[in-house]
Amino acid sequence: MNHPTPSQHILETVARHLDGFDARFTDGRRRLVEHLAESTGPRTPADLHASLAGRMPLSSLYRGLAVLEEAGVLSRHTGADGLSRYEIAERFVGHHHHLVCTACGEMVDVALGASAESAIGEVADNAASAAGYIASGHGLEIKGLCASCR
Amino acid sequence: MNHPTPSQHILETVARHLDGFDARFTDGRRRLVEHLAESTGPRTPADLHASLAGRMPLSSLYRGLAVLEEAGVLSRHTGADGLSRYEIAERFVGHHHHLVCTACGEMVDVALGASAESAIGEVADNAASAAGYIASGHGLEIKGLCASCR
DNA sequence: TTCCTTGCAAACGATTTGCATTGGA
DNA sequence: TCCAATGCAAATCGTTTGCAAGGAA
Repeated sequence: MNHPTPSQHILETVARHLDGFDARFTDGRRRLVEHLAESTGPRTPADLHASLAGRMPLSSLYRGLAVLEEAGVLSRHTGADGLSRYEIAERFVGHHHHLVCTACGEMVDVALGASAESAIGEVADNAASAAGYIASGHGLEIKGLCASCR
Repeated sequence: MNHPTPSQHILETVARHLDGFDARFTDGRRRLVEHLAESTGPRTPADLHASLAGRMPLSSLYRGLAVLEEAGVLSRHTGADGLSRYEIAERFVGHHHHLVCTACGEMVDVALGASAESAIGEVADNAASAAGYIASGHGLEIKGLCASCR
């Protein structure tokens, strides 16, 4: 009885999810998802390129990320440094927020307790409709200095 | 008895603030601050350039924004579209959050009630220290469709 | 065979920078 | 006079795209 690691489980779920799209789960794309599944937070294309030891050209990497984002597998954030950062979409890993280091730009995932979460969700929805927006989600970005930068 | 408009008040406060820096509050920079003070949310350099009817070269505009940011007059955000957006720093206009249209990228300011705000602040601080971060601030980004995009 | 994917190189676009000139204190 | 600010053009750099070759169904 082999218990799948969390990242194996994500890989399988993602593979199933991709069946509904005319996008293949190629080796390259699998490696991207694998790296992101093992990451503690969103990663830049450059990060991923380095992790892959340059075995994937940047253009393929960017294209793979774009396809996976379009398919709803990944979500993209843009940091204060202007760089894109990708992570596994919340549908696969659950709702969470981010801690952002104002010095190095690193982002790490943070999950909040259920009560705090529902309070924030309600506040967000109310603020949105008060302004004539149709709310579709929210994200709390907590800024600070990470352990290595402080 | 001339009551100053809110934006006039900001201009004066900013002018005083800039005295402590070796940065001049030139006409161009004043125009930038003026436009941002009258805006309902963060604006891109291109926005501002258009508002100024092209009377300021992009390089001067970017440099002005950079100087004002360094002096703590403006703060910069980066939208999902990868564009920079500037706004008057919270020290001048108070703490607030943003509503972001997922279609057109527009950002508008949102202030929350005091109780919601203190709850979020506490949650943010706790999450930060639990992760070994020294919290310095937070921002809630509420995503949705704006009135013109829905 | 069909169509998605890949890799390389070239193109893009927002932002930055070098440099000579201008202007305020 | 001194040093910051400006304007123009050229350079950067993350990201995107055209196109021909490769590969899975």
